[in-house]
Amino acid sequence: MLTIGTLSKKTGTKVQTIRYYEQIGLMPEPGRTEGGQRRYDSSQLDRLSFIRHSRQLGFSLDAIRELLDLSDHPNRPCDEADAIARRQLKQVEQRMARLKALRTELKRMVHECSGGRTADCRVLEVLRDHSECLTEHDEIGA
Amino acid sequence: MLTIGTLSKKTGTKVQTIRYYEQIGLMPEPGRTEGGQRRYDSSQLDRLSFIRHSRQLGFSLDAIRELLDLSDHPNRPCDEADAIARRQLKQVEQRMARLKALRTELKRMVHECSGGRTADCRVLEVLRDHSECLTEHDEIGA
DNA sequence: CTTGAACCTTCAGTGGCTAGAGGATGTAGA
DNA sequence: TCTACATCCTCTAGCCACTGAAGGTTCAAG
Repeated sequence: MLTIGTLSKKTGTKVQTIRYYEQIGLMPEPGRTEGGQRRYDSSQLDRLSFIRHSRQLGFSLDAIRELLDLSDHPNRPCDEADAIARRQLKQVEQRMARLKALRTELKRMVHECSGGRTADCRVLEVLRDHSECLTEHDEIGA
Repeated sequence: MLTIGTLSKKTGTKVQTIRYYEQIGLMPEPGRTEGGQRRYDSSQLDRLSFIRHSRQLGFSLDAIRELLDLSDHPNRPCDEADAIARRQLKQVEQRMARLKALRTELKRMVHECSGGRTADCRVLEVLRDHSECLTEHDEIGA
């Protein structure tokens, strides 16, 4: 029987986050001691590890909910899990493309700044006038 | 004199977002009509364009506040603006590196899934067991 | 039996918006 | 001048995925 603190250490998840996952129904309600403290077993540890690992790979909690559900039904076809992962991959690739454009622009800004007064600062100049940008970039909401 | 809607269209910023920027002190309080509607001039349009462009380049509102402040003082040395941009560039590079690791892992997962039952799904298997990952990845909080 | 680390609940806050309710204003056409 | 209606106003609440703190209780070691 594991305390929430032990689970926290084993998975690198903050205690509050574990309670939060329980609150939103991602983790099941665990057993309790007489005094009301949570006690977990190893299946719950596995589940939390799955969640954490998925989060590290950038899956949303909603996607993780679906993945967990699929994981709980071993006889269903796995197309869906596959689709979720593909979707995630696509998102990652889109974000990378955007970041690449940003990097180009930022590099150029920094490179061109010669260190005088703010009045002549290329960084600020570029920010003032989008038309100075060579690439399209649209980071907002990424 | 521009209405908030015109400003919205010209900068691609939602009306509510403009009001939000005013509320947090990023945009100045504009003049008002007798009836209480906001009216902007071209300097405010410039300021909003600056903000939007900076957001597109991924700067936080706090960073933008600093940049705007620097922009308002043309005689100060521009080291600070430079430093802010460099910091942002560094962040972008770090995020790219993380995303690259994620992409590798996701690609491998998707590639190895042969489309059977969820019980044998490589996607789910990898999520279950971090030790199957070849690269370090730590997307959370990125 | 005492100490104190770890646990409990509840509430509020983060960033950067976004949505909706319910009502007021401004402007173009009849 | 009247009317229609697009646009404006304020205010409140919600999104995601947590994180922190207040104030109190429980558990295990010594």
